[in-house]
Amino acid sequence: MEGPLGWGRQEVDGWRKGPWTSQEDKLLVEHVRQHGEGRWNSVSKLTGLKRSGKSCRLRWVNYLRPDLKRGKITPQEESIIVQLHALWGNRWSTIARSLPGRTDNEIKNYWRTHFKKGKPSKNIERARARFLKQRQEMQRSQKQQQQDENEEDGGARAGTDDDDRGSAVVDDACAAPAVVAADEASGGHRHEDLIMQDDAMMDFMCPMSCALLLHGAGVGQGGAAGSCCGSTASEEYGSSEEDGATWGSLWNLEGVVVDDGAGACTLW
DNA sequence: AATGTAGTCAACCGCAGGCAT
DNA sequence: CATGCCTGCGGTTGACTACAT
Repeated sequence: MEGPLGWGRQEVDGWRKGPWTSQEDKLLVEHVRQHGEGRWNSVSKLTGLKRSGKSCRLRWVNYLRPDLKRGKITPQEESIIVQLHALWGNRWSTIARSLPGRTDNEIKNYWRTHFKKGKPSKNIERARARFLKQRQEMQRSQKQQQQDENEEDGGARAGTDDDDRGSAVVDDACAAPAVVAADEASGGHRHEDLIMQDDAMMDFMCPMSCALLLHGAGVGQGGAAGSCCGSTASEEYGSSEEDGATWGSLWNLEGVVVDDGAGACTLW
């Protein structure tokens, strides 16, 4: 903001700034290949790169990661972005987790250029309105369903949850993934009720949802992970150890939005 | 063909949270 | 328990490119 940055040839406090050269990229890629992600501050020591850890991380995450999907945001992705933004606001990294191969920076930029200037396209407006409406209806019907169940079994708990995990507060939105997981295990696709009916969207989101569901159902570790609906969830997203946390937090966040219950929703 | 404008992308900064000491 | 360091996130900026005039 203050002072010209003069990108491209600056060195501040011994750190290079500005655009990365291909040689720097190479060094960073090689480093990550050998040591994995993380410990960004040690990159400069180990590789001789004159880049701060922060800069290295950013470069890797936003540009060098092999699983990045280059190219334009598709209409499907756009819809997802809009809908997730309706849910979560400017939580770009959270939104990005739902879009394999896209970075928070990318999504942020996209949002800024497309929607920030008060010129949301009609498609976007419609998608957003439809989504919010469906969401309301879904909540209503689930509440209804829950009431019915309560009346039926008089307190018998659904599912096989042998742990308590403080889930007495399972609210509507939080209950949804559990329902889905159970259903998915038997080959069903109930999550379309959960999210939206837009076919194109479903085609797109299905692999992700399935990865989530398989994980949630505890069958994701073996070869079964990520193949249903005729498509395959990417390995990067199906096998990493933080997967559970990632997808789990996704749903938890949804719970937060719905009832302001602040993460009281622990499903697995 | 030259110039202006808008859009896109890559990179920076500051801040906050988590973790180790 | 307090402190410092590291990492990740969101906001912002500036360069580059594409398109319109």
